[in-house]
Amino acid sequence: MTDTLDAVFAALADPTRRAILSMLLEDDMAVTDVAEPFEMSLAAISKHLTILTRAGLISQEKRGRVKWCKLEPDGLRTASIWMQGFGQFEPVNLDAFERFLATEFGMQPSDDA
Amino acid sequence: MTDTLDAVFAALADPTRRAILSMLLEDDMAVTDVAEPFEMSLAAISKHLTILTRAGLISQEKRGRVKWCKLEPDGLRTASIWMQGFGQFEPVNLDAFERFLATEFGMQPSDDA
DNA sequence: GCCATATTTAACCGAAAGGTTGACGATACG
DNA sequence: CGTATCGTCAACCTTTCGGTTAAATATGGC
Repeated sequence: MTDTLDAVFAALADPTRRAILSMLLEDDMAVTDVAEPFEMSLAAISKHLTILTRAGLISQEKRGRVKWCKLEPDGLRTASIWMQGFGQFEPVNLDAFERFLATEFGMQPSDDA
Repeated sequence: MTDTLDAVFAALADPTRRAILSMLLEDDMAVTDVAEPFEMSLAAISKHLTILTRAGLISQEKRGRVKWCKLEPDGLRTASIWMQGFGQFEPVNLDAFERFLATEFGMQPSDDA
């Protein structure tokens, strides 16, 4: 698991790789299309994709001569759980929680929190 | 903010640094004490602490000749928010949520979730 | 003032990261 | 079959990383 954390955090430490993940959030993409917006060789992007794959953050499937890249959000799970150990700082979840309260119980978020 | 994410994720990518953060979760510590359990020079640990400080994950305050290291859990916030964009996978928050429901509303967690 | 303790700095080293270019293997197309 | 496209591999380069040791810089105690 230490190895997993190493790989995931190292993968996330590079802005190009984070940008790739964000792109894949929209849709699955071919390697060439992933590379298109970057001012960098295709080979470099290919390496980044290998690193993301080994970290379990994406998967790649070859169909014909095109290799499709797919986001694997579950790859973040271990890292996220690890981070959770350091406190509650999840505004997105907080929002979801407030929405839950509003819809389920008709409560309004209080300002004194 | 890209720089922040770079620094935080890069800091977290090293197992020694993650171990240090876990130690500081217990209590604030002097540099020498942080270094004690590691089979590594004090200078190396000092460098790790600098990296953690620059990433905003810890703070260091010198009192007398001792420099105290303190965990800064908020330093994880930006990274955590970024990760949240990729889905909900927060078992700890889920637990907290269920406990909240149990104490506030007397609800029991349902099994059909 | 002197010595011990706490920590950083400097110089160095080998290995890994991130990029390049060019050749290669596999697949599709005409 | 011949050729263009998709993607990786290999070799190389430069910079950063993670560690070392030795010297330097506080600070505290006697």
